[in-house]
Amino acid sequence: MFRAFSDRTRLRIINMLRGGELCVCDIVAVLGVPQPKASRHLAYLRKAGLVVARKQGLWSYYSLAPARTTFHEKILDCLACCFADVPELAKDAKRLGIRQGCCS
Amino acid sequence: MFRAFSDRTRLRIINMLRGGELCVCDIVAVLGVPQPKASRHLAYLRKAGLVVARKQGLWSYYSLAPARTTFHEKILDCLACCFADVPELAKDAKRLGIRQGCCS
DNA sequence: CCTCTATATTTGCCTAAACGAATATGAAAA
DNA sequence: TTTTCATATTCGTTTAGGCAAATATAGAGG
Repeated sequence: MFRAFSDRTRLRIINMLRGGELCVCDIVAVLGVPQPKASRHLAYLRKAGLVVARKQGLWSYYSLAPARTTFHEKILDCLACCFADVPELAKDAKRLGIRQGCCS
Repeated sequence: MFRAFSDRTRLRIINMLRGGELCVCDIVAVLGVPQPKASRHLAYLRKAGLVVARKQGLWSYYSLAPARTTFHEKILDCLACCFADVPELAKDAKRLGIRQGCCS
């Protein structure tokens, strides 16, 4: 689990998903990274049980997996608390707000 | 910080230090690992600001660094909560209890 | 000064995992 | 059925970081 958090891109993804479900194209656009890179990290988070995917036709939507342990729940709180102080993440949130609703 | 938590040996060290200051020889003995290995991980934790060292003559004593951010504090809580469910860590604590006081 | 003892660092090797680039998959549309 | 589009996977390379073994350092005591 800590290894899953040991990557900047993955932390950015988790932060974005705190606002609710997102489609991959939004994630790619907001992160500004190549699509395969986002896809790889999403797969990593999926295998770690931190996010869940839902396919609908051509699109894939990701959201945070519901916490299954006390630890999982507590650490998501920790992240929320620490994310508040990271400017890069605030910029992501802003970019996300502007794009909101492209794949819905 | 998450990278610092991404290693079993380092988590074991952090768990042991939750009970208070320890000298390296105790840590080496309880972990059952070669001394250089423990030393390397202690150096890693030191650079990450998670533990502090105090030298007294021939011995080095390590303890958890006081939390300097809300995040740091919260994540130590998370760890405490999650450590409770790991048998390996309970065994460490037991071994530590038996040895208690060798370098004091 | 020399040595012993506790701890730290270096070296060389190996694995995990990141990356970009290219390619595959699979559903919808033409 | 062929094409297109969104997403996923593979490949080859590079880097971070783990380990054991060997060696260095620094303080205490003879």
